[in-house]
Amino acid sequence: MIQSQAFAAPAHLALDAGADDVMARMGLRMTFAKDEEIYGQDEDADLIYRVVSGAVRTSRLMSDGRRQIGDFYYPGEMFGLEAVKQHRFSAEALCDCVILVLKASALRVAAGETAYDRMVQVATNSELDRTQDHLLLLGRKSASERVASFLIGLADRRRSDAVTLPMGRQDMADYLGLTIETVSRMLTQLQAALVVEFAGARQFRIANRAALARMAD
Amino acid sequence: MIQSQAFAAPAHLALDAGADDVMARMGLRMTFAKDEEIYGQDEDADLIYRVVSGAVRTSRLMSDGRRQIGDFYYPGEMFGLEAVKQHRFSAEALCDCVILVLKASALRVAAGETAYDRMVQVATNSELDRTQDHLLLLGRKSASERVASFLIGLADRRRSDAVTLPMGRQDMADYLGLTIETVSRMLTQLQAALVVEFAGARQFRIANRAALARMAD
DNA sequence: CGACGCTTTGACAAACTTCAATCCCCGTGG
DNA sequence: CCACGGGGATTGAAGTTTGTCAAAGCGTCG
Repeated sequence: MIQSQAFAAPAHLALDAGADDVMARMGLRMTFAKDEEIYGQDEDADLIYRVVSGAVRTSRLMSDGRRQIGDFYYPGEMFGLEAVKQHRFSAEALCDCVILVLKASALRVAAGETAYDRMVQVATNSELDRTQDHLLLLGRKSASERVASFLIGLADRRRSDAVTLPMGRQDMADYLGLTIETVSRMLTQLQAALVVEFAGARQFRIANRAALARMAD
Repeated sequence: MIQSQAFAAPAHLALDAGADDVMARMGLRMTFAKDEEIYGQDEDADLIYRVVSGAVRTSRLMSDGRRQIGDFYYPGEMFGLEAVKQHRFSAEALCDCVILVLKASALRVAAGETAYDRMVQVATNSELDRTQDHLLLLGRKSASERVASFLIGLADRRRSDAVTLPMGRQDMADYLGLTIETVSRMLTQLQAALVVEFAGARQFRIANRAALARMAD
């Protein structure tokens, strides 16, 4: 299912109005199929991206196939511009999606060097903040805390208590540093505790936000 | 023991020559005792720091006392300037140490706005890179891989195969997302495999770098 | 309606943690 | 210089959490 409902991007990930406009006017609109690569690990980074519809994951693979997902990106959010020269993670489409792509140098010229630099700095900082939260989650939280954190974080980011998951269990697991089986068990447990309700595997609603927040720590 | 041998900081963490000079001339030299706080979580971030001697850790606490260490910093390296407005991690002295402290605004004026912005951008990016490596370590590596990664990473950063650890086992454990017992067991295992040699708990030498690199993945 | 892929569940195994005891530095004081 | 004391480190045994493997369930899409 394509993630297509419109909503505002969280402030920390949105372009400022001017650059946003530039991007919409000058950017190239590209469509990617589910699981298609948008850019690769160790690829040169001279493009910036913005999700129009659908959703994106960034991930890194180990030689034996283990995978860590860095983050997910939703409509209105930018990604790929935190790299200095080369990407450290690859980016792939979570589902069929439309992405606005623009040369960094073009945006730099169009938006002005100062505005561009400020924008990149803000984006990099918000990326770092989010990565540091993720670090605490992976280093010190239990499986149930990780899943609770994920659900509440997603709901906050999407500004809604009822969310459609754009990713499957494997993507959640690779984001949370768990296996799909453990993720599934924790979700079952959260439902049994009447903290969240699921309608199918992809649609959930937070039934008890205080309890969920408590479980996420 | 104070970590005082002189060496060059890795390029990615060093100030460029001009700013470095400014910092040495204008910065305030402060000494911190072991475990003393340099700045606190959620404190305003308007100062930048540079390690002169000793070593520093950044860490975040959960309400129940679980701790995640973000990174360690060594002589010549800067820290604390990646925050936009507030620190997300606190910083503490790993051992008695000397830190150069300077107001960000002062460096901004002295070094020039452009040079300052570039410097902050470079520092933030290197911080993000390191944090992303850390993410993979915490999310997808086994205990032995984590310890191997830590040792080889430390040796690379210090540019030597023989290193004195400035931190105790608890700090290593909180960086690696493990317990001190597990860290200790993995170290014992690495010694038994003749991959590293320890002289006391704080002094080690890499005996088989290829094997260690393989174990770190 | 049927088949395929994803998710859930169960039983078992492995990895890591916990708790407790012992050891070993290392610094101090006799 | 050596004995002693203490804090951190190591080791062991048992427990818990999470992973693995296998089977069954469910939904979605032809």
